[in-house]
Amino acid sequence: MSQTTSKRKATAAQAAESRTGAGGRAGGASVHASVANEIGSRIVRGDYPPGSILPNEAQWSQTFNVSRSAVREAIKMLMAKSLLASRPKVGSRVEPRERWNLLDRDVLAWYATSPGRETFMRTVQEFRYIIEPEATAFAAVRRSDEQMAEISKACQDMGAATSLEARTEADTRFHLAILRAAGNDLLVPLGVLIESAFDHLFRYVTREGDDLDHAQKLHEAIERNIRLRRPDAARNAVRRLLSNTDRIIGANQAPSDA
Amino acid sequence: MSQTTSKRKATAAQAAESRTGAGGRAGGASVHASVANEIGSRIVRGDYPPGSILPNEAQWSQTFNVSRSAVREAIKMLMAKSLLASRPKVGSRVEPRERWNLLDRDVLAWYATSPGRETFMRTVQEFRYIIEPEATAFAAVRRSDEQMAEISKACQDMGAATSLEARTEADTRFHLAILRAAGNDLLVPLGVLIESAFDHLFRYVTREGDDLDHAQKLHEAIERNIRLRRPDAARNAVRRLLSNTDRIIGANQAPSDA
DNA sequence: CGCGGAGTATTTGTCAGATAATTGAACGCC
DNA sequence: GGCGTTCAATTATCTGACAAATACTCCGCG
Repeated sequence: MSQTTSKRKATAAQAAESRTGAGGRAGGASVHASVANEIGSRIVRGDYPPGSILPNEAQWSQTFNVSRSAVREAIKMLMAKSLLASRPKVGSRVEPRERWNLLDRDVLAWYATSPGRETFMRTVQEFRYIIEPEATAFAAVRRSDEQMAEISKACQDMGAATSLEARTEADTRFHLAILRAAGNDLLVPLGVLIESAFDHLFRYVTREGDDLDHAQKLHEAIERNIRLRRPDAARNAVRRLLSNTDRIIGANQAPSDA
Repeated sequence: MSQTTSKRKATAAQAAESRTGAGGRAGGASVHASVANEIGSRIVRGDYPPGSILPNEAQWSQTFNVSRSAVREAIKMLMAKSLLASRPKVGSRVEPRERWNLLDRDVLAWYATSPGRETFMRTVQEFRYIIEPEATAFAAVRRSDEQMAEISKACQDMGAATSLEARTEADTRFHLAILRAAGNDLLVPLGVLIESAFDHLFRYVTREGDDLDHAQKLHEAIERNIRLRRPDAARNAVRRLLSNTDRIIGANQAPSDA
């Protein structure tokens, strides 16, 4: 009965098809990883709203043409992220959103590719406004010389970057280095937010040469204030940078898709 | 192996016994969950430092007297939390600390039961100082009436609480309600930090009647400033509360072990 | 008609064993 | 000495079976 696999299952079958079938790219992801990716993506996208019951393991197994073990491992990964909880006889139920671990790399990636990602990115940006000023103030006090060197290097690389990718990469590195230099281990995992924000926002923030110059100056002000160990000035500099970013995003946010 | 038959009968009991370690709670938990607990706990505790290789799946399987599938599901859960990464032939390698998802409920719990939890709790407390003032300021601006009701209710419950447990519960509820009222979805998952802090710190912070009264007044000041929609005053009130908490913890932190 | 309790069916949980895929390392060839 | 090949260890995947938990049904009883 499983012989006639209905391949119309569209996006779902892609992952499975790419391994079993002849056509797809065989590169990279393991089976359980791609299954977890697909299911997690669907949950975050809203295909299965919180409180609803997912198809059972056997059904997923058929849908993706993979063994039940692979499905189970994928589900266990999603359970570890608190996206769902399983119980015998009832199945896997999607957990309420407030239990999801939004700071998880994968969940964040799924959010970033789901509808409503514009709203989510604004949330991320606002969140940066909450943590980055204070974190930078801490960095201005507690940074080591090595950490300062990383920050300065990233800042220089930003200025010297010739491509948009290189500049974004250095920008990310700059902010991550500051988080690390703040000396609070709990801040470091929040770096994934910044990475996500830059990965999915970098198309908006530049193009204009003037904006780019101004942003560079703001970054340099932050670097300088951390270097001179001025926490208050550093905090304010970060605030200026963030509201500048917000302004540019706000101006360019009209085109919903490039 | 003729012992397979006898092992089969003893499986459940022995497994439960072997898993009843420091971090692995055996009561009621499923096998893969308790295995994940035990391994995760050991990793966070430092038994397997970042970069080192864990025993292979077969060895874990023997250690806990569980099937390899159960071990694999446990490992997949730890992979989902970025505590480790597996590759064929090499095994499961512990990821560097900066990749761990410290805001995960389980990871946090493992930290809270590991040596060095004193240090970690100070980190948590400092992190609260970074986010809660700003979050409360947002709450003062954006709260709905329902959210305000939750906050006020929790504040009242704190004052009316007769037991330490009840007071801690209301206290937690108070701070979580504020995070929710701030209107930024990314703040909500940080609530686990507050829960963790209170769960593992409530033994220090009270006892003294004077401190308790003072803390209550500080909480009421926060409630009032959110109610009256005064973000700046609310922010300052939170800072006062946090430094008061720090003061009390600092005074009582002499007994390094309960 | 309401209700409790036994039974049933469904789903996840756990186990065992086999085979494939991956890859670091040793080995031999040129 | 450099380089491709073989080898071995480990995870990855699949299959099939059975156990455990539990929501649901249904039947008997008050």
